[in-house]
Amino acid sequence: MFLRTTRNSKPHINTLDDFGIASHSGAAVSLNEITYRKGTEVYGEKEPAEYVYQVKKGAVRTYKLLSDGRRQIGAFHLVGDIFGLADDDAHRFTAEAIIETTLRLIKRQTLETVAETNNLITRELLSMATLNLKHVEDHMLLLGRKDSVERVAAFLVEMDERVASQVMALPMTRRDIADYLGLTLETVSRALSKMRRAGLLDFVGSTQRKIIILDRARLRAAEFQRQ
Amino acid sequence: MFLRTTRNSKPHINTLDDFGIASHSGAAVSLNEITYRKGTEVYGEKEPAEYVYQVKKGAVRTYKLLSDGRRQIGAFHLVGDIFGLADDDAHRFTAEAIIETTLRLIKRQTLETVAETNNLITRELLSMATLNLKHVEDHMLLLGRKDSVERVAAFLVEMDERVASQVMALPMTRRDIADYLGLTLETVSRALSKMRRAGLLDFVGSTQRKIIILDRARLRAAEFQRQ
DNA sequence: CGACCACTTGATGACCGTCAAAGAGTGTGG
DNA sequence: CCACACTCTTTGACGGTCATCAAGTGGTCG
Repeated sequence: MFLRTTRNSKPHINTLDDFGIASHSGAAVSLNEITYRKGTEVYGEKEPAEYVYQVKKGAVRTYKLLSDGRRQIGAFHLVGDIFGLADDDAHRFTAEAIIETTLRLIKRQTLETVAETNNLITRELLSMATLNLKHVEDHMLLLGRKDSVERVAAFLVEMDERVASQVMALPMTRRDIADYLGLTLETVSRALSKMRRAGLLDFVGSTQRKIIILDRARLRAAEFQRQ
Repeated sequence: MFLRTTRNSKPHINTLDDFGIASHSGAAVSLNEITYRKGTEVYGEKEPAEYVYQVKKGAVRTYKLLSDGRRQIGAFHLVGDIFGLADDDAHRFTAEAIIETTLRLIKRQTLETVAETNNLITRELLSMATLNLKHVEDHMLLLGRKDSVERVAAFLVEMDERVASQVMALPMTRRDIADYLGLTLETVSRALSKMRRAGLLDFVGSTQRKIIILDRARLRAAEFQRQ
């Protein structure tokens, strides 16, 4: 999991040939799609990893829980992203649909059988795992050493790069963002308000969760506020 | 980097055949060793990744810096660990010898040439990257959601598993531990004192940085304090 | 339209960071 | 070998950032 392949990704990695592995091996690969309603679980932590997933529509959050309910979201998976891949045997996160979400499935078994003999596929998997690693490593710096405004700014920059449209319609709630950034939802809200007052962004329209970035340069600067 | 292969690792992964890749490919692999003095840099972030390293003696820290000096240590590499591997092109961390350290080097170029044709090696690299990923993912939960005592307990449990001797002689300073855990050195010191008063551990002998775990069960419980 | 959920904003407090001082350990040079 | 300098560590006092608790507004959907 943690595959964030839309970000700075080479197209062929982003799609893993759109799961068209059959073309390489000649094996019959069953392509399935499942639609999940808002809030439903795709798989749970420690469950055997039977499938790999690609988001066709919607958005997914993957997270770990502590026994008292504290939650750390590891990644958001948007349209095009592949996740559940780096989990060898058992899943290391729980995955949930944030909104109504359609996923493409591929049997892990199939993928592994192909990878056993096909070095190109194995290298592609390695490349995806490395990309994955980069994101988590950067996120570690954020969680360990950045203050609340820097964290929220980093989140916005990341989302801005990924959705790449004038107005960001974020699927996730303030609580999701907070659990991604290691904050509380109130702190996220305050940071957003602060940035709005500073003219970095604005909330758009009648609907919630629509944000427009007004000043990308200053937003990026806010990610590394303290000089 | 971030290769923490001594922990729960299968021996063949830990050593990658002790870098004896020549035996697979028949290629001439130059094996070099370099010794670094305490505090010296092995490589810097964003430098081209020319080599992969294995710790033969000593200990290494890998970290990222923010412009104002805030530091996040990603991993400590102890004897046997391989690091600098997941950095494709450029290193994503800076690596420094914590104490006098001897490293084995292998040219990345050689490794990649072998991996291009040898699927077994590629799979091994993938396996190491995945192991790597697991550690970072767990660390993300720690940095995002655990309090100071839980963090220090987690650190001690991790080190206890890796050094596996009665008395832990830690190579790193309180500041290193703090920068690994996203805390300050004072907070680390207070957490250790608190655990000592609670009878979980003790400081040993005249020399600093020697810790003995008195109650592993309660130490593990402290890692998930709040129930 | 009403119930519910998401969000914002304020008040308060706790945890941890900062600043400071002193003790302990280490290394070096006379 | 001891003295001195330096680093590392501990502990205390204080303050700030963010978590917690709470209330009210706004949006969504049956």
